[in-house]
Order: sequence, then C-alpha cells, then structure tokens
Amino acid sequence: MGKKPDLIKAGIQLFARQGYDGTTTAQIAAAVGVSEPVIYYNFKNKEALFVHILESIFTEYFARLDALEAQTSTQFQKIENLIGLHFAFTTDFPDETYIIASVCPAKLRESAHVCARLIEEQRKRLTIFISGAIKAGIASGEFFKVPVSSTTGLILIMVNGLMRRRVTKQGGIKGFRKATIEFCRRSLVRM
Amino acid sequence: MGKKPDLIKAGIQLFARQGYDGTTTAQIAAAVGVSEPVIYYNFKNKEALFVHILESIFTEYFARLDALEAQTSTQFQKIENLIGLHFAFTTDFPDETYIIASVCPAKLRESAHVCARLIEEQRKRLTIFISGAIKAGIASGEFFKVPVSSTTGLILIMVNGLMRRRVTKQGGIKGFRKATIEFCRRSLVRM
Amino acid sequence: MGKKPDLIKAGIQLFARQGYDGTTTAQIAAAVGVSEPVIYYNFKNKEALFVHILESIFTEYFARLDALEAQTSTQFQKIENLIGLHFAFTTDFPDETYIIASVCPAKLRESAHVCARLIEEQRKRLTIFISGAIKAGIASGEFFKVPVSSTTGLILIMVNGLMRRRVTKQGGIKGFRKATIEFCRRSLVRM
Amino acid sequence: MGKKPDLIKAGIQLFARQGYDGTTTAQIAAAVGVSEPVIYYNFKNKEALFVHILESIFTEYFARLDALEAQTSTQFQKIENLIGLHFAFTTDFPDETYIIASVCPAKLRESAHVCARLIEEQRKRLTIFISGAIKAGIASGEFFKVPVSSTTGLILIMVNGLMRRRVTKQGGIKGFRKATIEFCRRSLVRM
DNA sequence: CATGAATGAGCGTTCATTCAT
DNA sequence: AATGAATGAACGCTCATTCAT
Repeated sequence: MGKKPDLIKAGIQLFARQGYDGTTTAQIAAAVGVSEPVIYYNFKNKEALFVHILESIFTEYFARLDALEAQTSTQFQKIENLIGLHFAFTTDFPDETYIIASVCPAKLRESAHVCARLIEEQRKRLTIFISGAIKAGIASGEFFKVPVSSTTGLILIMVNGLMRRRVTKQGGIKGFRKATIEFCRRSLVRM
Repeated sequence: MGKKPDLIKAGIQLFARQGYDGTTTAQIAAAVGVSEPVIYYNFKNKEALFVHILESIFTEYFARLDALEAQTSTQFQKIENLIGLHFAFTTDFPDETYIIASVCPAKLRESAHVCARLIEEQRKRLTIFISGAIKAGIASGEFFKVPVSSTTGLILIMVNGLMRRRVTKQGGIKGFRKATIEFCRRSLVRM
Repeated sequence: MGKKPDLIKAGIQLFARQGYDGTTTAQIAAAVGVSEPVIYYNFKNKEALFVHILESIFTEYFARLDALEAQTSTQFQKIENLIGLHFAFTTDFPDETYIIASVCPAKLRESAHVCARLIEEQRKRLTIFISGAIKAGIASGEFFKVPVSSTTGLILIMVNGLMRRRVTKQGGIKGFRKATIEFCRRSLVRM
Repeated sequence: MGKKPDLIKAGIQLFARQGYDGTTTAQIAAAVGVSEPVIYYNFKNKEALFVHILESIFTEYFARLDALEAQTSTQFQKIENLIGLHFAFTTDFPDETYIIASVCPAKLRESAHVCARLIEEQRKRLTIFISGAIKAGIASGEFFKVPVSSTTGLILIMVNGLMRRRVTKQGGIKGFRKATIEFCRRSLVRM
C-alpha cells in the first residue's frame, strides 16, 4: 500500500520541529524506517513533499473556513466563530498549524510559487471574511464605527499569531479562547 | 578599521530576506565585497555572526523597552506606549524587526542557546510589562476585570504579530497604529 | 508472446538518440508502456539488452556482408558493392547503424567484452574483404599499385564514417553514394 | 597557483578514455590528488569543465586551421595540407583529438549548446575550406569535374574518421598519411 | 588584515536492480 | 507474465570552515 502516508506524517512532524531547511530527506526516511529513494518514489522531490503537505493542510483549513460562511444572527458571531475555528485547528493539528503559519522558507515564498499562492489565498479569504463582518456590523449598528481596513488587519494579525503559538498545554486553552473573544467583543460590539 | 559593521549590515539584510539557512557565508562576503575568511576573522562562525546581530538588535529593542518603564498617568498609556514602540521599531528597523520576530531557525532555538534565551527574555519582559499594567489598571478601576494571564498573552501575540508583518508601504501605518491602540482601549478601559 | 521485441525496438531508438549512459531503464520501459521489471524478465540487465541489440544488428550486418562475398567480374565491383551495402544499411536501419558505429560506451569496449569482439570482428572482416580486393586488383593490373594496408585502413575509415553520419534527408543520398564510388574508382582503377 | 591546469589535464585523459558520462568528478579529483570541491572552485560544474576542455581544444584546432588558409600554388596542396594538419593534430594531441571527435555526449549536442555550436563551426569551416578548393580546382582545370557537395562531404567524413581513430602506434602513421593524400590526389587531380 | 585555495561532511537526487505478490 | 514498492550504491554538488601565504 505504500509508505506515502507515513512519509507525509513524518514530514509534518519534522518540518514542524526543525523547519524545511533543517530537515533532511535522510531524517524523513529514517523516521519512517525506509530508505531515502522511497521519498522520490512517492514525490518528485523534497519540495514536492513539502508542498503536498502544505496543500493538504490548507485544504482542511479552507474546508473549515468554508463551513463557517453560513448565516449567523449577529456579525460578531462570525468573528467569534473565526477565532474559535483557529483555536480548534491549533488544538486538532498543532504541527500542521505551525507549518502553515511559520515553516514555509523564504525561497518557497517567491510570488509565483504554490506556497506563496496558498498563503496569499488564506490572507485574502480571511480579509474578505473579517472585513465583511465588520462592514455589516457597522452598517447595522451592531459594531462601533471602527476603521474597516486597519481593524481587519489587526484581527488578521491576531488570528495568525494564535496559529504561530506552539501549543502550550499549560495555562488553559479554553480560558485563552474566551478571553480573546471577549477582548474583541468589547472592542467591536456596542452594548 | 575592519569590515565588521559591513558584515553585520549585510547579514541583517540577507538573513531578513532569505532566512538563516537560506543565506550563505559566500553571499554575505560578496555583499560586502570581501572574501569569506573575513567573516571568520571577525566572528567565530556563521552562527556567531547571526547571534551577534540578534543580540545587538535586542540590545536596541530592550533599551527602548526600558525607556518605556517610566511613570505614566494612566495604565492604558503604558499599553499605548508599548504598541507605539513596536510600530516605531518596525518602521525604524524593518529588517531587524523581521529577524528577531521570524528568522531564528529551529536549531538555534534549543533552550540552552542564546537565541532561545533572548526570545524568552523578550517574552518575559513584555509579559511583566503588560500584565503589570493590566493588574494595576484593574486594581485602580481604570480597566475592566479582564483575566490577566490570557489578556496578557493576547496582547503579546498582537505585538509579536505587528513585528512579523513585513513593512507594507500601502495602507497608512499611522492609521493602523491608531486603530490598534483604539481597539485595545475599547477592550480594556472603562469609560 | 511477451514484450521482448518492443523492448528491443524502444532500446534501439533510445540508445541511438541518447547514447547508452544517457538512456535509463525507466525510459525504455515507459516507451513500451510497461513497468521496469519487465526488462529484467526478458534480459539479465540493461547491458544484456544493449548487447542483444548490438548482436542482432551485427547479425544482420554480417549477413549482408556475407552475401557480398560472391564472385564479381572486377575487383572494384567488390569495393563498389561494399560501399553500396553501407549506404543501403544506413538507409534501411538508420538508428541501428548509428548504434553499431557510435554508441557503444567506453566501459563496454574493454577487450574481453562482446561489444569489443563484435566491433573487432567487423574490423577484421572489412579489412580482409577490402585488402583482398585491393591485392587481387593490383595483382591483376586492374588497380594502381597502392599500399595495401594503408589504403585498406583509409577505406575502412570512409566506410565507418558513412555509418556514423546521422541520416540526413537533405542533399540526395543517391548522388552521395555515386560520388563516393567514383571517388574511389578514380583512385584505384587504372583506366 | 591553483590546480586548474591539472584538472584540465586529468579531465582530458579521463574523458578521452571513459567518455563524459563514464567519468565521475570523484575520479577527476582523485587523478589530481585533490578533493572534489576543488573542481567546483575552478569550474561551475562538471559540464563547464568539459566545455572548457572542448573549447580550448577547438581553439588550438581552429588556430591551426586558420594558419592553413594561406596561398598555395595548387588547389590540391590545400587538401594535402588539410589532411596533413589532421594527422599532425592526432599525433600531437591524441586524447584531445578523440574528445572533439567522439566524446561529446548526446545531451550536450542539443543545438543550442556550446558543444553543438563548436562541432557545427568545425563542420562549416571544413566545408568551406574543402569545397572552396574543389571549386577552384575544377574551375582551373586542375581537378576532375567532381560533384562539389558530395565530394566535400566525403572528404569531411575521411578527415573526421582520421580524428576518430584511436592513435595506433602500429603500422606507420607516415605511410598512412602519404597513402591518404595520394588516394585523394588520384581522385581529384587530372594528370 | 586579507585572500586564494582547499576540504570534510553532508545533501538531494538518480539509477539499475530486486523481490514479494 | 507483470507490477508496485523498495533499496544500495553512487553521483554531482554545496557549504561552512580552515590554513598557508
């Protein structure tokens, strides 16, 4: 049945822990218990393995993002859901989250590359989602009259920052999630 | 009088653009217009050059942080100053900011290493600064009764996120700074 | 009935175009539309496939050479026939001709190897054929008194050169054949 | 002073004996008694070393060809000089001759490549030289009315064939040279 | 101070070949 | 008779680092 899934799993762990450049194909093969050429039997090269991993993580991530787009009673519910989603994703896939948030090396970030496009797509989707909610919230009087673009950027930064945190078992993630949501609520929602 | 400053300058530019692993000693030497051994005359090795850069950036950064500790009329003024500091630092030293926020590779992050200690020190100082302000603000009735640790963590994430942003000329940094401060003010300060 | 003939056909094309070292077993298998192990089911290894090809080409080549040995009215007729044979062979089997003339790699040319023996046999047969004709032609007064060994060597070189030429559609092969024969005739035959 | 000349010398020997693909960078380094990276300190890569060798051989070869272009009393003298040149070159630089005549591998022969251009330039120069002499010889009545293009092609093949011969100490090169020249003279020159 | 020249170690990758199924 | 999956061995090449000059 092939070692492809094992290679992906090992790749995720190692890339997350050591970065792209810091991880060798020999390490990946050793982690799976096979010889190096097995990687090249399943993927074109090291970069292709990384891209495959990145793509499959973003596929799952985007799927969750899509599942969010449904109707909500309030606009802040959307923001809340978005923050909740990122906490959940970080908890469910800690290594994966860290990879899409932090690992992609400079050389794979050149604008033409898949990596750059995926990251850009994430940024665009989040921007649309957040700024949509903010605009609607302002229009309906649910939100304060905050500057849309800057506030969107700030929430984007927060959300990305949440993903970049290595998951720390310490300190109660639940409490952190709630605090984050309430922090934003007070900032956005008129009472 | 030696090429040390040039090496540091070139190192900052290249490390910021290409990452640590993605930057070769040959590139650094070429950028300065000298031969590679010049690097080893001035630094023990590539890692030492990187560490030197990191340390000098953090020296400047910590100096600014220290200059902040002075008395302020309100607690939120402290938070505001902190956010202002990071916007200023990012504007004044874009490459340097990106380096301390994003470049340090996994292998230099092992807990015993200077890099890890510097990053940890930054985290600690910021945590003390932020949580101090929050606690005092709550005690004095200036702030809402927010959970101290979680809120501190969130502001830490925001501040780090601001540093990780590649400086984007677009969109008015001033407006962004103001929006960030107001966002936090509404969340923290009782009116 | 097996894919052996297909493998041979594909091998001939690829070896002729890319050389022995430049052709991979994967390419050969892909050209036939089978998996690589099929090669090893039909041949001991890559070298055996190449040797098989070489042998079968030389079998055809030697057969034509044997068919030439019949009586001719003049000695030059023999030379003419020999040249004609090589033009015909090149036209009929362009890839095959190029392989036996140019492809055999250095490592298969060590004297003990089949390849070396086949090439040596070709050289010997041609030498015997040509020098026989020259000697007889001189003896009968049909030819000038040319030095036998050197002239044989030269005609050998010409004949080999003809085979090494990649078949060029351009320029009329017929005219070239005739010119070659006449060139030799004027050099050899007393009028 | 660097090992560049040694690398070139070793490269010539090894490429001539084992072909391009059959020669490893490790062998070249070992032949010189240095480590492999020395090759990459002096040349961009293996191919660049080969190209450098090819170019310098052709430089010498073309220089000799240019020295030939001077006036001669007869047209056949030109042909004779050309043949003489190739015998001399083969004797002076046996490995080099074999390299430019036989070693360039298929993958470096794609039309855009330096190798292809050098070989093509050789072909063109020789064609111009030979066909010029033949045309002039025919016009002046010195030569028979041979077909120019075909006869040029044939002499080209002969000359190339002479270069491709591995230098065989056996058999008297002097005699061979003379026989070759006389063979052509009888074919071309009216008496 | 600075460099030309060199190297050990390792990396990503390819390829002919094998073997269980 | 054929294949998916795997591997040992090697190859071209890069990089941080050293050392004699």
